[in-house]
Amino acid sequence: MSEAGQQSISSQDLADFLGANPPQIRKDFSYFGDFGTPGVGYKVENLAKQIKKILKLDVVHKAALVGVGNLGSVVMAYQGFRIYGFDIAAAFDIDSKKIGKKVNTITIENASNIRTLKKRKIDIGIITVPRGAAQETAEALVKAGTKGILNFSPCYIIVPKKIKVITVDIAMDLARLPYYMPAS
Amino acid sequence: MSEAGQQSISSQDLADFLGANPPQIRKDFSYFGDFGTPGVGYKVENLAKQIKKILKLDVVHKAALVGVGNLGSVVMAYQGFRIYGFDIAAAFDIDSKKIGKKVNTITIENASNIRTLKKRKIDIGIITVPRGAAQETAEALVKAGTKGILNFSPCYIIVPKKIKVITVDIAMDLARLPYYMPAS
DNA sequence: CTATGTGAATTTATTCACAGCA
DNA sequence: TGCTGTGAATAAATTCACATAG
Repeated sequence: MSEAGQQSISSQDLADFLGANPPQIRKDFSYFGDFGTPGVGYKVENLAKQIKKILKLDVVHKAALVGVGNLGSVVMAYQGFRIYGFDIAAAFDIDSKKIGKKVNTITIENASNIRTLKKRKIDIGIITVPRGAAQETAEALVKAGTKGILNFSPCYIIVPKKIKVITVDIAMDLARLPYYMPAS
Repeated sequence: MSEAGQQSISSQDLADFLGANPPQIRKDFSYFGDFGTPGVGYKVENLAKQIKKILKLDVVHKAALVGVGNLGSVVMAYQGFRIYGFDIAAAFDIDSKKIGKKVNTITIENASNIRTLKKRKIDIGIITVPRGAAQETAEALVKAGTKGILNFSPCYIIVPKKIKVITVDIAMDLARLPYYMPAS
């Protein structure tokens, strides 16, 4: 909406857009402050800024990707991370045929270099390795000072409690559909 | 656990595994029936079967993928859908250079063939086209009788209310991390 | 003895209704 | 007049404690 030049939006319109209801929108925002203008609505630009601040997206985060296979390449090529302030600043693999090659201005490094992440101010890890290597990859990332992990391997990963892991399992996402689909 | 030969599991162990607590596990299951055995726990095999039934995953669902680009190819190659009873039975693209080629025993068809889905008993659509083509793709899928859509395009899609859409936006998943990460 | 299933108590979330501001 | 912000009312979810079944 900001890009489209829209100045402000009401809780009603936001609710329609998100499939919620107006009081819910207003109540939720009110927990974090008074973002709106009575009689007008919420200023799009300001609202986006406030939400980014709440979600700690107001600073740039550097991320490292481990496992430059098919999925890893797709993730690296994806530009959508930018608007949330993410910068994939490093990529690792164990395949010597890949190490040294460039993907998108990033040179693929040997996975043993993961230990240099802390020095390089990289605090987010993206795991796109085969399932069997996910746990050891996570451990290497944690050892290197990673504070958050986005895991694309379809398995649970065990890390110290203070490390946040978000696992994206597209099969599970697909598996949510049938429940809502009327019997054929 | 079933594959590992584990016979049964307690609500305590399930809670530890999922990051929940035992009464929550038991209460949730109890809404759907008495799956457990007092003094023993839940039989793994039976529990999986019951959950699949609740989530309507007890029948095979055929899915069609639209947009065989980088991401589409990764999704098609992914074997993880199988355990939830999904079968990617068709793939479509508009690029004549791709049409006719085979990916994984599936021959890529012209997107205009989407209209044949109903006849072919395919009721789930997977959208992996560029953002600009997502809405029209969704409309073609709905027109062809699709009941559920898994959308990988980073945009909201407007469809009739009876159609369930699940949008997977990996940037949004990544964006959830910083909130949980301690300030550096 | 062990671990489930479940009413009751508690906590949390949502909805409502409306005072008040632009 | 239009829409926010918010206490109060309602609804929902979670936790607890324990009777009960294997």
